[in-house]
Amino acid sequence: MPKDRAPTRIQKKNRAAILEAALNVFSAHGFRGATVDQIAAEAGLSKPNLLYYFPSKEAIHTALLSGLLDTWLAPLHDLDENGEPMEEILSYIKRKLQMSRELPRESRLFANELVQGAPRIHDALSNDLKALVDQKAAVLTHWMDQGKIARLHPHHLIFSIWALTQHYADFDVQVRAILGDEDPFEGAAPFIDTLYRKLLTP
Amino acid sequence: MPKDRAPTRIQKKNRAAILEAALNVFSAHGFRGATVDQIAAEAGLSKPNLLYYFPSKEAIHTALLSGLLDTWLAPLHDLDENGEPMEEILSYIKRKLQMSRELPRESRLFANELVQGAPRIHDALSNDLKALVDQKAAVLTHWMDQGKIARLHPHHLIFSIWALTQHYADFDVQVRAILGDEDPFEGAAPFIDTLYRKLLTP
DNA sequence: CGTGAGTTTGACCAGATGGTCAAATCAAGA
DNA sequence: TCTTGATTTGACCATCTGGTCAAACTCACG
Repeated sequence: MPKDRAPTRIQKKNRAAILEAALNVFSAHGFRGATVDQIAAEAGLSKPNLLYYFPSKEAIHTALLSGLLDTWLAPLHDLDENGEPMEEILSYIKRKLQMSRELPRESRLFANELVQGAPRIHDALSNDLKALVDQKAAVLTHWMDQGKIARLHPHHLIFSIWALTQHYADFDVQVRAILGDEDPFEGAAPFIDTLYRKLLTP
Repeated sequence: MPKDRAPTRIQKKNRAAILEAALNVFSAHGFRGATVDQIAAEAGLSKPNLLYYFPSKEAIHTALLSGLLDTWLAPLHDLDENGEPMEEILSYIKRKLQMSRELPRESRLFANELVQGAPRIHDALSNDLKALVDQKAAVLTHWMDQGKIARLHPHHLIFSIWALTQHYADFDVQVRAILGDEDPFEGAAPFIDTLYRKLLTP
């Protein structure tokens, strides 16, 4: 294990390669289904070499998840209470859908973890995530009080956005199996936009 | 392996116990994360005894999935083109949400499989499922042509219903971590109902 | 160019896991 | 009750997998 000095050029390169490979493998097979050998091979390292940079499989997984959680929640974090309500929400939705298109591995990484009861990130959910969602729910409620958007259960409104947008990344195979050649996001973007315009108009 | 005569009393009982246990274990840990020992223990059998009824872990999983696929798709199958459009759709949604509440294990079983690329049911998706969805999409389009419901992309309308309802089963931990004591379905049912009333009204 | 820290690897280990098998036990009909 | 097929099990095996370790190699820098 490298000392805790400033990371060398090689350390930076290899750590990045490992996390990139781990994202591929964990998102495609889940924690249990992923093997250290697989990750090492995909990162272009031998298994002992990989374990020189991370002490265990679990450590790689944890590093990945906590490193990506901020990225994942950034769009919600950026929802601005001083912005124009309908515009803010629609642009949040647009960003979330874009993330499903551009970062499907990240989406599936979290989906894998959540579907199996989130054994490794349960704390982050009930603390950080809950706090963020509660705060943004308050913003939504405020907008509803002002009559700027229709009155709805704010938490379920957020859940609905997550469900609708992440569905296209998490269940990509199913969506594509049904749509055939048609690009999923081509149709999804206007559909979801229309849906929330109708739903949120007071 | 039992001969292919009529199943004995014991065979019926044990097969059922195995599938029930397998549903628990596979839905909670995914295919790779589940172990035969775990399933056997939960079914009250020894591992060799379990393998007397099913030739392999894979065979149990396949039997489960194909046995449950019909159950899972029954609500969509029952969508009646001769019924009153808005009523039919809202009752389909209600049934789907009820299934998320009452059969969360089944939902997560499929979610686990789909999120990992559906390696074991890809054929069923592109054949049976696609056919069913295309057929029902045609029904929806017909209703739109008649002006009975708002014009929308029928496939994405169906996806949205799946996403919104199954979210509550698949990502149960996350939903509960955020809602705290509040019953998820208590709020979800009216929210989703309102959403589709607004969306579908022409 | 020498040296010490940083990096890489082949060989290895222990435990978990899917699966087999022959022998033992049980159940039900004649 | 006796027989025969159904059921159950303990012991066992091969493979996979996460992880270790000492030795070898490479790199940066004085």
